[in-house]
Amino acid sequence: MRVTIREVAKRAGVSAATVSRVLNKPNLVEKETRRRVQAAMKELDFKPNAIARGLSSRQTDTLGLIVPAGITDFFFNELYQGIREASQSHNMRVLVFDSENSPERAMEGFYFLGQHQVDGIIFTSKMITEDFDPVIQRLGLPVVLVLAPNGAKTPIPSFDIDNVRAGFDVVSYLVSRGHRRIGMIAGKVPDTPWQQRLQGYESGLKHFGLPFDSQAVQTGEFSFDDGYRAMQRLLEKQADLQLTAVFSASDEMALGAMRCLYDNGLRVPDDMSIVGFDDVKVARMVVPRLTTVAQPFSEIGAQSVHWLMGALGRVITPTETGTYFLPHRFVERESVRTLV
Amino acid sequence: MRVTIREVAKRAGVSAATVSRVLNKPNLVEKETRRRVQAAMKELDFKPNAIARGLSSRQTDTLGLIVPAGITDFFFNELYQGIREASQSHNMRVLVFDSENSPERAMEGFYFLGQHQVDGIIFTSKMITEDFDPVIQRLGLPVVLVLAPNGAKTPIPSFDIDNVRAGFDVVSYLVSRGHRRIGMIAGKVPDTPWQQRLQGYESGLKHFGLPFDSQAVQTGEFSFDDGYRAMQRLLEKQADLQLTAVFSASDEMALGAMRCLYDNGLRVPDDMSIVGFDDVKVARMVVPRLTTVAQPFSEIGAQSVHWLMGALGRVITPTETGTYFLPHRFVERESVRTLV
DNA sequence: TTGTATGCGTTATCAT
DNA sequence: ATGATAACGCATACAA
Repeated sequence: MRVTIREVAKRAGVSAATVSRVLNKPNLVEKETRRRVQAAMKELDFKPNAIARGLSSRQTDTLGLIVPAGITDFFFNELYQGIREASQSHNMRVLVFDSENSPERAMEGFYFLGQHQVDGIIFTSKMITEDFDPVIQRLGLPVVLVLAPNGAKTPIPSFDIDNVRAGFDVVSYLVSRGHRRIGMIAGKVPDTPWQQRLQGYESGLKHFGLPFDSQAVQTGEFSFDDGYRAMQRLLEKQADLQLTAVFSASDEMALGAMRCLYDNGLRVPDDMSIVGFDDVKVARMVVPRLTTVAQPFSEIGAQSVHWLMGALGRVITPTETGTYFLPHRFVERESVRTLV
Repeated sequence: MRVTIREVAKRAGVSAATVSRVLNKPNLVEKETRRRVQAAMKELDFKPNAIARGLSSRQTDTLGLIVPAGITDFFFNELYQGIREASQSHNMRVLVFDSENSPERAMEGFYFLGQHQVDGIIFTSKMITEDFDPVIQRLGLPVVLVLAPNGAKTPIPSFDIDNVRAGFDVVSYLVSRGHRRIGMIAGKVPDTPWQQRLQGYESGLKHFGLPFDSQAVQTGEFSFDDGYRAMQRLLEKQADLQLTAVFSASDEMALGAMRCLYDNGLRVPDDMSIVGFDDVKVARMVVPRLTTVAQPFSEIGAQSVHWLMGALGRVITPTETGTYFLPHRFVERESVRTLV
């Protein structure tokens, strides 16, 4: 059917092993022989079978990526791009598995990727719990966490930003612009980045001597609609709250909040300032452009892939576990008003 | 290392072949034997090696997907999701290849996916030319085109919407809302969906007895910034043009156009009506919500995958080549004003 | 430097 | 219904 290594060998008058060598360790074969083999490959339009190669060498040059719910999701999108590029620069493929926001599916993901003999796994989802320990152990593959804290006992490196710090920074910025009544749209689930940002928000208030009002914090899951509803609730208490700014734990929720304000006849930033989080692609496309915190997606992608390559011994790197904090960046645009 | 079919066989007191059978053709093996084997598999936590399986059976249950430039791109995103879901429902994996907008890379894509022994290929990019013929022929794999016309000579089915018709529909809608001076932001490259939409726009004008003014058509590639600039050019000629509505060949460009209007102190839809194309996720998140043409992404994904499954003989379907037109849908939102 | 032989984990063919 | 045995296409230890 398709041309194999053997036919190339015959054509070049050498053994299959030699052909394999010019493919993998070209310098082990004499110049002239190599040339002949390469010529034969070209003539026959030979393309090595990646599957056979994977079976034989037990390495597929493929990284598995477990995402929580569709790389279509606003933000995993950007992250995926970062990981893809980093992988490509290391000559690696990436195989995506969508856990559909279910821990069980996420677990299946490990099995699935294991079956497909990926060389390493990047897990990026809201949470990884102790339940995953046995699965990961048995797999025996290097795993890194991305944008998620390690809730398992297995020591796994984690690449993330300092969410607490980021939350603090947002408050700090807002205060520097004269805001003193600041609300927040956070996430429900404990132990998530959203909660950490909330934590940073609280410590920010404290640091600047501002009162914390639990009414001023509304939660949502992540979506546009959640953001809308959270803002709606904030608005209902606005008589007491007197908010001048709201910090949303995600850009998508921020967009929902902005829409809600619009529907209530309020203008951003004139009547209410908004700060988002993520710096997704559309953040700069909306009116007003969204002031937000940029996550270093490509940097995170690069680092996590690089760590994996280190663990696989394909690159020299210290492969320590623990959390690697990468710097976030505050992006000032148009959605925050400076108060007198 | 990892547990293989042989160890399961030993444990169950049968041959490896039998284990393979309960995996693939369970009804060919006696109930009791099957039970024993399954028990053994469970006890040993056996997971079949997909790579070995692929090598032996010459089918990987994987579909290759060639995208033009990052599924991060606004719109391929939605399409990818459609294809992913359809694939999943057929128990297929999908391997993505990013051609980075280069025909050469796209060609490499076929080789790459071939090397990885995918069972079929979905090509979705701006263009497929005659240059691809030999490559596709040699691969010997079923290929379908998605959202792209077939410019090659090899008969390949294509799943698309009727872009000409869609362009016509937009004009028709605008006219029904009282607009008579309608501009367009189209695509540069000939033989693309963008050009077809332009064609529909022209025939729409003609049909309703409206004059066509080449000044009223500005081109861009696809991006937000392109849309912005195109609108800028339109505005410069607005004294002559007197446009009341602009049809953009993509939502992303429409967003750029809206921003441009905003920067020029114009309001949508009060001062200018805008219609986009694609119905990307953010179309309903911006202010005003974007009126647009929805492409049936999941339907397209489903159909193209289903065709492939037919070609692979895994499902009974007539596998004819030619273009399959799927219905687009006009989505009326807030960006078009009704004129008196 | 090159060739021979064997293995990777599974499926498929042919017996029994 | 089940078992031996030979592929699948390539990589690699070992020998030469």
